[in-house]
Amino acid sequence: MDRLLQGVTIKINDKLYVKDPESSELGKRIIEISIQMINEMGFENFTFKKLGLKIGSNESSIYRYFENKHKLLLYLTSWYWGWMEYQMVFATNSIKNSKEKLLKAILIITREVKEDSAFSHINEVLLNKIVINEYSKSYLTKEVDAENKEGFYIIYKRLIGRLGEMITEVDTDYQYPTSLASTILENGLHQHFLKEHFPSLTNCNDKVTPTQYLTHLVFNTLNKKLDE
Amino acid sequence: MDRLLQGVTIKINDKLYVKDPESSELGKRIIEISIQMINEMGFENFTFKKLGLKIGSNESSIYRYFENKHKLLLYLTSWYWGWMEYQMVFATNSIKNSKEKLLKAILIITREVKEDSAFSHINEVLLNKIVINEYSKSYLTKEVDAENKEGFYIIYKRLIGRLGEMITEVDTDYQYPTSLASTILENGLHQHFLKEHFPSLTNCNDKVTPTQYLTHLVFNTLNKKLDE
DNA sequence: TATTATATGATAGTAATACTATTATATTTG
DNA sequence: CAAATATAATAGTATTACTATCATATAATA
Repeated sequence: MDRLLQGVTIKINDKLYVKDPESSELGKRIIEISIQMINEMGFENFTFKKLGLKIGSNESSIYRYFENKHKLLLYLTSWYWGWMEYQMVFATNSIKNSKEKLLKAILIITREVKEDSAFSHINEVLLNKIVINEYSKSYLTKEVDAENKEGFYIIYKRLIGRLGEMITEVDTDYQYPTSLASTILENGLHQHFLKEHFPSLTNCNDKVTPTQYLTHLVFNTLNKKLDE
Repeated sequence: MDRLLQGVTIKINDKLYVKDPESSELGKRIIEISIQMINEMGFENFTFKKLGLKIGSNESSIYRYFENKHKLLLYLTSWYWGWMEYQMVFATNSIKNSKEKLLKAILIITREVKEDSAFSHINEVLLNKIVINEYSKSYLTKEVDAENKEGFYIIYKRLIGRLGEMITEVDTDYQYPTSLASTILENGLHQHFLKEHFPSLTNCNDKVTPTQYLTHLVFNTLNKKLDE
Protein backbone atom coordinates (compact mmCIF):
# COMPACT_ATOMS: atom_id res chain seq x y z
CA MET A 1 0.00 0.00 0.00
CA ASP A 2 2.54 2.53 1.13
CA ARG A 3 5.02 1.69 -1.57
CA LEU A 4 2.47 2.07 -4.26
CA LEU A 5 1.76 5.56 -3.01
CA GLN A 6 5.24 6.63 -4.03
CA GLY A 7 4.33 7.06 -7.63
CA VAL A 8 0.91 8.46 -6.95
CA THR A 9 0.21 12.12 -6.52
CA ILE A 10 -3.10 13.52 -5.45
CA LYS A 11 -4.41 16.17 -7.74
CA ILE A 12 -5.73 19.22 -5.93
CA ASN A 13 -7.84 21.98 -7.47
CA ASP A 14 -5.29 24.56 -8.54
CA LYS A 15 -7.51 27.44 -7.47
CA LEU A 16 -6.72 26.45 -3.90
CA TYR A 17 -3.16 27.73 -4.15
CA VAL A 18 -1.35 30.66 -5.70
CA LYS A 19 1.77 28.63 -6.32
CA ASP A 20 1.82 24.85 -6.16
CA PRO A 21 3.42 23.89 -2.84
CA GLU A 22 4.63 20.66 -4.42
CA SER A 23 6.79 22.68 -6.78
CA SER A 24 9.42 23.77 -4.26
CA GLU A 25 11.13 22.90 -1.02
CA LEU A 26 9.60 25.89 0.73
CA GLY A 27 6.18 24.85 -0.47
CA LYS A 28 6.63 21.39 0.95
CA ARG A 29 7.86 22.78 4.22
CA ILE A 30 4.77 25.00 4.41
CA ILE A 31 2.62 21.90 4.09
CA GLU A 32 4.67 19.79 6.44
CA ILE A 33 4.97 22.31 9.24
CA SER A 34 1.48 23.72 8.92
CA ILE A 35 0.12 20.21 9.52
CA GLN A 36 2.17 20.02 12.71
CA MET A 37 1.17 23.46 13.88
CA ILE A 38 -2.55 23.22 13.15
CA ASN A 39 -2.51 20.03 15.16
CA GLU A 40 -0.73 21.55 18.09
CA MET A 41 -2.51 24.86 18.37
CA GLY A 42 -5.75 24.36 16.47
CA PHE A 43 -6.79 26.13 13.30
CA GLU A 44 -7.99 29.30 15.04
CA ASN A 45 -4.69 29.99 16.75
CA PHE A 46 -2.61 29.09 13.73
CA THR A 47 -1.35 32.04 11.66
CA PHE A 48 0.96 32.48 8.67
CA LYS A 49 3.15 34.70 10.80
CA LYS A 50 3.72 31.93 13.34
CA LEU A 51 4.29 29.45 10.52
CA GLY A 52 6.88 31.71 8.92
CA LEU A 53 8.64 32.06 12.23
CA LYS A 54 8.77 28.31 12.75
CA ILE A 55 10.05 27.43 9.30
CA GLY A 56 12.51 30.31 9.37
CA SER A 57 10.82 31.89 6.43
CA ASN A 58 8.90 35.07 5.86
CA GLU A 59 5.17 35.58 6.23
CA SER A 60 5.07 37.24 2.82
CA SER A 61 6.65 34.18 1.23
CA ILE A 62 3.86 31.99 2.53
CA TYR A 63 1.28 34.28 1.00
CA ARG A 64 2.88 33.51 -2.36
CA TYR A 65 1.71 29.93 -1.94
CA PHE A 66 -1.65 30.36 -0.26
CA GLU A 67 -4.03 33.29 -0.29
CA ASN A 68 -5.05 32.64 3.30
CA LYS A 69 -5.21 29.91 5.90
CA HIS A 70 -8.72 28.88 4.88
CA LYS A 71 -7.45 27.90 1.42
CA LEU A 72 -4.57 26.07 3.05
CA LEU A 73 -7.05 24.09 5.15
CA LEU A 74 -9.03 23.27 2.02
CA TYR A 75 -5.83 22.18 0.34
CA LEU A 76 -4.84 19.90 3.22
CA THR A 77 -8.27 18.37 3.63
CA SER A 78 -8.65 17.88 -0.12
CA TRP A 79 -5.38 16.04 -0.08
CA TYR A 80 -6.65 13.89 2.76
CA TRP A 81 -9.87 12.95 0.99
CA GLY A 82 -7.94 12.31 -2.21
CA TRP A 83 -5.67 9.99 -0.29
CA MET A 84 -8.71 8.27 1.22
CA GLU A 85 -10.27 7.88 -2.18
CA TYR A 86 -7.09 6.37 -3.55
CA GLN A 87 -6.88 3.88 -0.73
CA MET A 88 -10.53 3.00 -0.96
CA VAL A 89 -10.54 2.46 -4.68
CA PHE A 90 -7.29 0.57 -4.59
CA ALA A 91 -8.34 -1.73 -1.78
CA THR A 92 -11.85 -2.46 -3.03
CA ASN A 93 -11.17 -2.70 -6.73
CA SER A 94 -10.47 -6.39 -6.83
CA ILE A 95 -13.26 -7.37 -4.45
CA LYS A 96 -16.14 -8.99 -6.30
CA ASN A 97 -18.55 -9.47 -3.42
CA SER A 98 -20.42 -6.22 -2.91
CA LYS A 99 -20.84 -6.67 0.82
CA GLU A 100 -17.19 -7.36 1.38
CA LYS A 101 -16.39 -4.41 -0.81
CA LEU A 102 -18.55 -2.04 1.20
CA LEU A 103 -17.19 -3.46 4.42
CA LYS A 104 -13.67 -2.72 3.29
CA ALA A 105 -14.58 0.78 2.16
CA ILE A 106 -16.14 1.60 5.51
CA LEU A 107 -13.08 0.28 7.28
CA ILE A 108 -10.72 2.45 5.28
CA ILE A 109 -12.79 5.57 5.66
CA THR A 110 -13.62 5.32 9.34
CA ARG A 111 -10.48 3.82 10.83
CA GLU A 112 -8.02 5.86 12.80
CA VAL A 113 -4.90 6.57 10.80
CA LYS A 114 -2.08 5.20 12.88
CA GLU A 115 0.92 5.10 10.59
CA ASP A 116 2.53 7.76 8.55
CA SER A 117 3.42 6.44 5.11
CA ALA A 118 6.73 8.32 5.41
CA PHE A 119 7.01 8.70 1.66
CA SER A 120 6.06 12.32 1.51
CA HIS A 121 6.25 15.47 3.61
CA ILE A 122 2.65 14.83 4.56
CA ASN A 123 2.09 13.16 7.91
CA GLU A 124 -1.16 11.28 7.47
CA VAL A 125 -1.59 10.53 11.16
CA LEU A 126 -1.63 14.21 12.01
CA LEU A 127 -3.66 15.07 8.95
CA ASN A 128 -6.32 12.59 10.04
CA LYS A 129 -6.50 14.42 13.37
CA ILE A 130 -6.80 17.74 11.60
CA VAL A 131 -9.68 16.43 9.52
CA ILE A 132 -11.44 15.18 12.66
CA ASN A 133 -11.05 18.50 14.45
CA GLU A 134 -11.22 21.05 11.67
CA TYR A 135 -12.90 19.71 8.55
CA SER A 136 -16.37 21.07 9.32
CA LYS A 137 -14.93 24.55 9.56
CA SER A 138 -13.93 24.38 5.92
CA TYR A 139 -17.55 24.28 4.77
CA LEU A 140 -19.51 25.85 7.64
CA THR A 141 -19.00 29.32 6.21
CA LYS A 142 -20.99 31.91 4.34
CA GLU A 143 -18.77 31.34 1.29
CA VAL A 144 -19.57 27.63 0.98
CA ASP A 145 -21.84 27.91 -2.07
CA ALA A 146 -19.38 30.04 -4.01
CA GLU A 147 -16.52 27.75 -3.09
CA ASN A 148 -18.51 24.69 -3.95
CA LYS A 149 -19.08 26.17 -7.41
CA GLU A 150 -15.34 26.69 -7.71
CA GLY A 151 -14.93 22.97 -7.18
CA PHE A 152 -13.19 23.13 -3.81
CA TYR A 153 -15.08 20.11 -2.52
CA ILE A 154 -15.06 17.84 -5.58
CA ILE A 155 -12.82 15.18 -4.13
CA TYR A 156 -15.00 14.85 -1.05
CA LYS A 157 -18.11 14.74 -3.20
CA ARG A 158 -16.61 12.16 -5.52
CA LEU A 159 -15.68 9.99 -2.57
CA ILE A 160 -19.20 10.12 -1.20
CA GLY A 161 -20.53 9.35 -4.65
CA ARG A 162 -18.38 6.23 -4.88
CA LEU A 163 -19.38 5.08 -1.42
CA GLY A 164 -23.02 5.70 -2.23
CA GLU A 165 -22.68 3.48 -5.28
CA MET A 166 -21.22 0.69 -3.20
CA ILE A 167 -24.17 0.97 -0.85
CA THR A 168 -26.57 0.69 -3.73
CA GLU A 169 -24.75 -2.37 -4.99
CA VAL A 170 -25.40 -4.05 -1.69
CA ASP A 171 -29.03 -3.03 -1.56
CA THR A 172 -30.64 -1.69 -4.73
CA ASP A 173 -33.86 -0.92 -2.93
CA TYR A 174 -32.33 1.24 -0.26
CA GLN A 175 -33.68 4.74 -0.59
CA TYR A 176 -30.96 6.79 1.07
CA PRO A 177 -27.60 5.61 -0.25
CA THR A 178 -26.10 9.09 -0.60
CA SER A 179 -27.27 10.26 2.81
CA LEU A 180 -25.89 7.11 4.33
CA ALA A 181 -22.55 7.62 2.60
CA SER A 182 -22.44 11.15 3.99
CA THR A 183 -23.30 9.83 7.42
CA ILE A 184 -20.46 7.34 7.31
CA LEU A 185 -17.88 9.98 6.41
CA GLU A 186 -19.10 12.67 8.70
CA ASN A 187 -20.16 10.62 11.67
CA GLY A 188 -16.99 8.58 11.39
CA LEU A 189 -15.04 11.73 12.16
CA HIS A 190 -17.53 12.73 14.83
CA GLN A 191 -17.34 9.44 16.72
CA HIS A 192 -13.56 9.78 16.82
CA PHE A 193 -13.98 13.26 18.22
CA LEU A 194 -16.46 12.11 20.85
CA LYS A 195 -14.21 9.23 21.86
CA GLU A 196 -11.51 11.75 22.60
CA HIS A 197 -13.46 14.62 24.16
CA PHE A 198 -16.92 13.42 25.09
CA PRO A 199 -16.58 9.74 26.01
CA SER A 200 -20.01 9.83 27.65
CA LEU A 201 -21.58 10.62 24.28
CA THR A 202 -20.40 7.54 22.48
CA ASN A 203 -20.06 3.81 22.94
CA CYS A 204 -16.76 3.91 21.10
CA ASN A 205 -13.66 3.50 23.23
CA ASP A 206 -10.39 1.58 23.34
CA LYS A 207 -12.15 -1.68 22.51
CA VAL A 208 -14.98 -0.50 20.31
CA THR A 209 -14.09 1.46 17.20
CA PRO A 210 -16.19 3.90 15.18
CA THR A 211 -15.68 1.44 12.36
CA GLN A 212 -17.47 -1.29 14.29
CA TYR A 213 -20.33 0.99 15.21
CA LEU A 214 -20.81 2.29 11.69
CA THR A 215 -20.37 -1.10 10.05
CA HIS A 216 -23.06 -2.50 12.32
CA LEU A 217 -25.28 0.49 11.58
CA VAL A 218 -24.89 0.25 7.82
CA PHE A 219 -25.31 -3.48 7.46
CA ASN A 220 -28.32 -3.59 9.71
CA THR A 221 -29.91 -0.75 7.88
CA LEU A 222 -29.34 -2.38 4.57
CA ASN A 223 -30.90 -5.38 6.20
CA LYS A 224 -28.08 -7.53 5.03
CA LYS A 225 -26.28 -9.07 7.91
CA LEU A 226 -22.64 -9.93 7.33
CA ASP A 227 -23.19 -13.61 8.01
CA GLU A 228 -26.22 -13.92 5.82
CA MET B 1 -47.06 23.50 23.09
CA ASP B 2 -46.25 27.13 22.54
CA ARG B 3 -48.50 28.36 25.30
CA LEU B 4 -46.98 26.07 27.81
CA LEU B 5 -43.58 27.52 26.99
CA GLN B 6 -44.64 30.85 28.43
CA GLY B 7 -44.04 29.82 31.98
CA VAL B 8 -40.96 27.78 31.24
CA THR B 9 -37.50 29.20 31.27
CA ILE B 10 -34.44 27.35 30.16
CA LYS B 11 -31.68 27.34 32.69
CA ILE B 12 -28.29 28.10 31.23
CA ASN B 13 -24.95 27.58 32.98
CA ASP B 14 -24.26 30.93 34.61
CA LYS B 15 -20.57 30.76 33.79
CA LEU B 16 -21.55 31.40 30.20
CA TYR B 17 -22.44 35.01 30.89
CA VAL B 18 -21.10 37.85 32.98
CA LYS B 19 -24.53 39.31 33.54
CA ASP B 20 -27.72 37.37 32.85
CA PRO B 21 -29.13 38.67 29.56
CA GLU B 22 -32.62 37.74 30.77
CA SER B 23 -32.29 40.28 33.56
CA SER B 24 -32.61 43.42 31.43
CA GLU B 25 -34.02 44.85 28.23
CA LEU B 26 -30.54 45.40 26.81
CA GLY B 27 -29.65 41.81 27.57
CA LYS B 28 -32.68 40.55 25.72
CA ARG B 29 -31.92 42.78 22.78
CA ILE B 30 -28.38 41.42 22.68
CA ILE B 31 -29.81 37.92 22.38
CA GLU B 32 -32.51 38.84 19.91
CA ILE B 33 -30.36 40.83 17.54
CA SER B 34 -27.30 38.61 17.78
CA ILE B 35 -29.44 35.70 16.58
CA GLN B 36 -30.47 37.76 13.56
CA MET B 37 -26.95 38.92 12.83
CA ILE B 38 -25.19 35.56 13.23
CA ASN B 39 -27.72 34.20 10.79
CA GLU B 40 -27.19 36.91 8.26
CA MET B 41 -23.43 37.23 8.31
CA GLY B 42 -22.24 33.99 9.87
CA PHE B 43 -20.44 33.59 13.17
CA GLU B 44 -17.00 34.52 11.81
CA ASN B 45 -18.08 37.90 10.48
CA PHE B 46 -20.20 38.72 13.49
CA THR B 47 -18.57 41.04 16.04
CA PHE B 48 -19.71 42.79 19.23
CA LYS B 49 -18.88 46.11 17.61
CA LYS B 50 -21.28 45.46 14.75
CA LEU B 51 -23.89 44.21 17.21
CA GLY B 52 -23.53 47.37 19.32
CA LEU B 53 -23.94 49.49 16.24
CA LYS B 54 -27.10 47.68 15.20
CA ILE B 55 -28.81 47.78 18.58
CA GLY B 56 -27.72 51.38 19.12
CA SER B 57 -25.73 50.37 22.14
CA ASN B 58 -22.10 50.39 23.02
CA GLU B 59 -19.60 47.61 22.40
CA SER B 60 -18.43 47.93 26.00
CA SER B 61 -21.97 47.40 27.26
CA ILE B 62 -22.19 44.08 25.44
CA TYR B 63 -18.99 42.94 27.08
CA ARG B 64 -20.76 43.42 30.39
CA TYR B 65 -23.08 40.57 29.39
CA PHE B 66 -20.75 38.22 27.53
CA GLU B 67 -17.01 37.79 27.80
CA ASN B 68 -16.73 37.09 24.09
CA LYS B 69 -18.71 35.88 21.13
CA HIS B 70 -17.74 32.27 21.71
CA LYS B 71 -19.52 32.31 25.08
CA LEU B 72 -22.50 33.98 23.44
CA LEU B 73 -22.64 31.16 20.90
CA LEU B 74 -22.49 28.62 23.73
CA TYR B 75 -25.28 30.48 25.48
CA LEU B 76 -27.49 30.51 22.38
CA THR B 77 -26.88 26.88 21.49
CA SER B 78 -27.37 25.78 25.10
CA TRP B 79 -30.70 27.53 25.05
CA TYR B 80 -31.57 25.72 21.84
CA TRP B 81 -30.74 22.30 23.21
CA GLY B 82 -32.59 23.12 26.43
CA TRP B 83 -35.60 24.04 24.37
CA MET B 84 -35.27 20.81 22.41
CA GLU B 85 -35.01 18.82 25.61
CA TYR B 86 -38.10 20.47 26.99
CA GLN B 87 -40.08 19.72 23.87
CA MET B 88 -38.84 16.18 23.69
CA VAL B 89 -39.58 15.35 27.30
CA PHE B 90 -42.92 17.08 27.19
CA ALA B 91 -44.05 15.38 24.00
CA THR B 92 -42.85 11.88 24.86
CA ASN B 93 -43.71 11.78 28.53
CA SER B 94 -47.17 10.39 28.15
CA ILE B 95 -46.29 7.89 25.46
CA LYS B 96 -46.22 4.35 26.83
CA ASN B 97 -45.08 2.50 23.75
CA SER B 98 -41.31 2.73 23.57
CA LYS B 99 -41.15 2.68 19.77
CA GLU B 100 -43.68 5.44 19.41
CA LYS B 101 -41.83 7.36 22.06
CA LEU B 102 -38.52 7.11 20.23
CA LEU B 103 -40.20 7.93 16.95
CA LYS B 104 -41.58 11.10 18.45
CA ALA B 105 -38.27 12.05 20.00
CA ILE B 106 -36.46 11.66 16.67
CA LEU B 107 -39.09 13.76 14.98
CA ILE B 108 -38.73 16.59 17.45
CA ILE B 109 -34.96 16.59 17.35
CA THR B 110 -34.43 16.29 13.61
CA ARG B 111 -37.28 18.31 12.17
CA GLU B 112 -36.75 21.73 10.72
CA VAL B 113 -38.02 24.44 13.02
CA LYS B 114 -40.53 26.37 10.97
CA GLU B 115 -42.42 28.50 13.45
CA ASP B 116 -41.23 30.97 15.97
CA SER B 117 -43.09 30.53 19.22
CA ALA B 118 -43.28 34.34 19.48
CA PHE B 119 -43.41 34.19 23.26
CA SER B 120 -39.88 35.33 23.82
CA HIS B 121 -37.22 37.47 22.22
CA ILE B 122 -35.69 34.25 20.90
CA ASN B 123 -36.54 33.37 17.32
CA GLU B 124 -36.37 29.59 17.24
CA VAL B 125 -36.47 29.36 13.46
CA LEU B 126 -33.31 31.40 13.14
CA LEU B 127 -31.74 29.73 16.13
CA ASN B 128 -32.27 26.34 14.50
CA LYS B 129 -30.38 27.64 11.46
CA ILE B 130 -27.58 28.89 13.66
CA VAL B 131 -27.28 25.50 15.30
CA ILE B 132 -27.12 23.82 11.89
CA ASN B 133 -24.42 26.15 10.62
CA GLU B 134 -22.42 26.97 13.72
CA TYR B 135 -22.86 24.43 16.49
CA SER B 136 -19.78 22.35 15.65
CA LYS B 137 -17.63 25.44 16.01
CA SER B 138 -18.60 25.67 19.66
CA TYR B 139 -16.80 22.43 20.49
CA LEU B 140 -14.21 22.04 17.73
CA THR B 141 -11.70 24.11 19.68
CA LYS B 142 -8.59 23.54 21.73
CA GLU B 143 -10.52 24.67 24.83
CA VAL B 144 -13.20 21.98 24.56
CA ASP B 145 -11.97 19.80 27.42
CA ALA B 146 -11.67 22.71 29.83
CA GLU B 147 -15.07 24.04 28.81
CA ASN B 148 -16.60 20.62 29.07
CA LYS B 149 -15.34 20.45 32.66
CA GLU B 150 -16.96 23.80 33.31
CA GLY B 151 -20.24 22.23 32.28
CA PHE B 152 -20.80 24.26 29.12
CA TYR B 153 -22.20 21.26 27.29
CA ILE B 154 -24.35 19.64 29.99
CA ILE B 155 -27.68 20.29 28.35
CA TYR B 156 -26.53 18.74 25.10
CA LYS B 157 -25.09 15.78 26.97
CA ARG B 158 -28.24 15.33 29.00
CA LEU B 159 -30.34 15.37 25.86
CA ILE B 160 -28.21 12.70 24.26
CA GLY B 161 -28.40 10.69 27.46
CA ARG B 162 -32.17 10.79 27.41
CA LEU B 163 -32.34 9.84 23.76
CA GLY B 164 -29.90 7.01 24.35
CA GLU B 165 -32.17 5.67 27.09
CA MET B 166 -35.14 5.70 24.76
CA ILE B 167 -33.12 3.74 22.24
CA THR B 168 -32.25 1.16 24.87
CA GLU B 169 -35.90 0.87 25.83
CA VAL B 170 -36.70 -0.10 22.28
CA ASP B 171 -33.85 -2.57 22.01
CA THR B 172 -32.11 -3.63 25.20
CA ASP B 173 -29.57 -5.67 23.28
CA TYR B 174 -28.39 -2.87 21.08
CA GLN B 175 -24.75 -2.17 21.79
CA TYR B 176 -24.42 1.42 20.64
CA PRO B 177 -27.32 3.43 22.05
CA THR B 178 -25.26 6.46 23.00
CA SER B 179 -23.39 6.59 19.72
CA LEU B 180 -26.66 6.27 17.87
CA ALA B 181 -28.18 9.09 19.90
CA SER B 182 -25.18 11.26 19.04
CA THR B 183 -25.54 10.32 15.41
CA ILE B 184 -29.19 11.36 15.38
CA LEU B 185 -28.45 14.79 16.84
CA GLU B 186 -25.36 15.51 14.86
CA ASN B 187 -26.27 13.95 11.57
CA GLY B 188 -29.72 15.48 11.78
CA LEU B 189 -28.10 18.90 11.63
CA HIS B 190 -25.70 17.73 8.95
CA GLN B 191 -28.41 16.40 6.63
CA HIS B 192 -30.17 19.76 6.87
CA PHE B 193 -26.93 21.45 5.95
CA LEU B 194 -26.35 19.13 3.00
CA LYS B 195 -29.89 19.61 1.76
CA GLU B 196 -29.20 23.32 1.59
CA HIS B 197 -25.63 23.45 0.31
CA PHE B 198 -24.69 20.04 -1.06
CA PRO B 199 -27.87 18.50 -2.45
CA SER B 200 -25.79 15.92 -4.31
CA LEU B 201 -24.53 14.55 -1.00
CA THR B 202 -27.90 13.64 0.44
CA ASN B 203 -31.16 12.02 -0.51
CA CYS B 204 -33.01 14.57 1.56
CA ASN B 205 -34.87 17.24 -0.36
CA ASP B 206 -38.25 18.96 -0.49
CA LYS B 207 -40.06 15.64 -0.26
CA VAL B 208 -37.72 13.60 1.87
CA THR B 209 -36.80 14.95 5.28
CA PRO B 210 -33.77 14.21 7.45
CA THR B 211 -36.34 12.91 9.93
CA GLN B 212 -37.49 10.24 7.49
CA TYR B 213 -33.96 9.21 6.68
CA LEU B 214 -32.89 8.99 10.31
CA THR B 215 -36.07 7.32 11.48
CA HIS B 216 -35.60 4.66 8.86
CA LEU B 217 -31.96 4.30 9.83
CA VAL B 218 -32.65 3.96 13.53
CA PHE B 219 -35.57 1.55 13.34
CA ASN B 220 -33.84 -0.68 10.86
CA THR B 221 -30.74 -0.74 12.94
CA LEU B 222 -32.69 -1.61 16.03
CA ASN B 223 -34.21 -4.29 13.88
CA LYS B 224 -37.62 -3.27 14.99
CA LYS B 225 -39.70 -2.16 12.09
CA LEU B 226 -42.49 0.27 12.90
CA ASP B 227 -45.16 -2.06 11.60
CA GLU B 228 -43.87 -5.07 13.47
C1' DT C 1 -35.46 65.08 48.60
C1' DA C 2 -30.72 64.02 48.63
C1' DT C 3 -27.54 60.23 48.35
C1' DT C 4 -25.83 56.50 46.35
C1' DA C 5 -25.70 52.50 43.85
C1' DT C 6 -26.11 50.50 39.37
C1' DA C 7 -26.49 50.37 34.36
C1' DT C 8 -25.17 52.11 30.25
C1' DG C 9 -22.55 55.11 27.06
C1' DA C 10 -18.47 57.40 25.16
C1' DT C 11 -13.84 57.51 24.28
C1' DA C 12 -9.27 55.86 24.11
C1' DG C 13 -5.90 52.57 23.84
C1' DT C 14 -3.40 47.88 23.01
C1' DA C 15 -1.82 43.73 20.91
C1' DA C 16 -2.74 40.66 17.45
C1' DT C 17 -4.59 39.33 12.95
C1' DA C 18 -4.86 39.24 8.15
C1' DC C 19 -3.43 40.93 4.98
C1' DT C 20 -0.92 44.39 0.78
C1' DA C 21 2.93 46.80 -1.10
C1' DT C 22 7.60 47.80 -1.92
C1' DT C 23 12.25 47.01 -2.15
C1' DA C 24 16.34 44.23 -1.51
C1' DT C 25 18.90 40.12 -2.12
C1' DA C 26 19.87 35.51 -3.36
C1' DT C 27 19.49 31.76 -6.67
C1' DT C 28 18.49 29.66 -11.00
C1' DT C 29 18.18 29.54 -15.91
C1' DG C 30 19.09 30.89 -20.68
C1' DC D 1 27.11 37.15 -17.64
C1' DA D 2 22.38 38.92 -17.90
C1' DA D 3 17.91 38.25 -16.89
C1' DA D 4 14.38 36.12 -14.71
C1' DT D 5 12.54 34.17 -10.62
C1' DA D 6 12.17 33.11 -5.73
C1' DT D 7 12.56 34.50 -1.32
C1' DA D 8 13.41 37.82 2.50
C1' DA D 9 12.91 42.10 4.92
C1' DT D 10 10.45 45.91 6.15
C1' DA D 11 6.63 48.81 6.52
C1' DG D 12 2.02 49.88 6.57
C1' DT D 13 -3.38 49.35 6.89
C1' DA D 14 -7.86 48.08 8.52
C1' DT D 15 -10.07 45.20 11.58
C1' DT D 16 -10.61 42.40 15.63
C1' DA D 17 -10.93 41.46 20.30
C1' DC D 18 -10.56 43.09 23.78
C1' DT D 19 -9.35 46.43 28.57
C1' DA D 20 -9.60 50.62 31.05
C1' DT D 21 -11.33 54.94 32.36
C1' DC D 22 -14.59 58.31 32.96
C1' DA D 23 -19.13 60.42 32.23
C1' DT D 24 -23.97 60.29 32.58
C1' DA D 25 -28.56 58.57 33.23
C1' DT D 26 -31.72 56.06 35.96
C1' DA D 27 -33.36 53.56 40.01
C1' DA D 28 -33.17 52.39 44.90
C1' DT D 29 -32.69 53.82 49.53
C1' DA D 30 -31.99 56.73 53.74
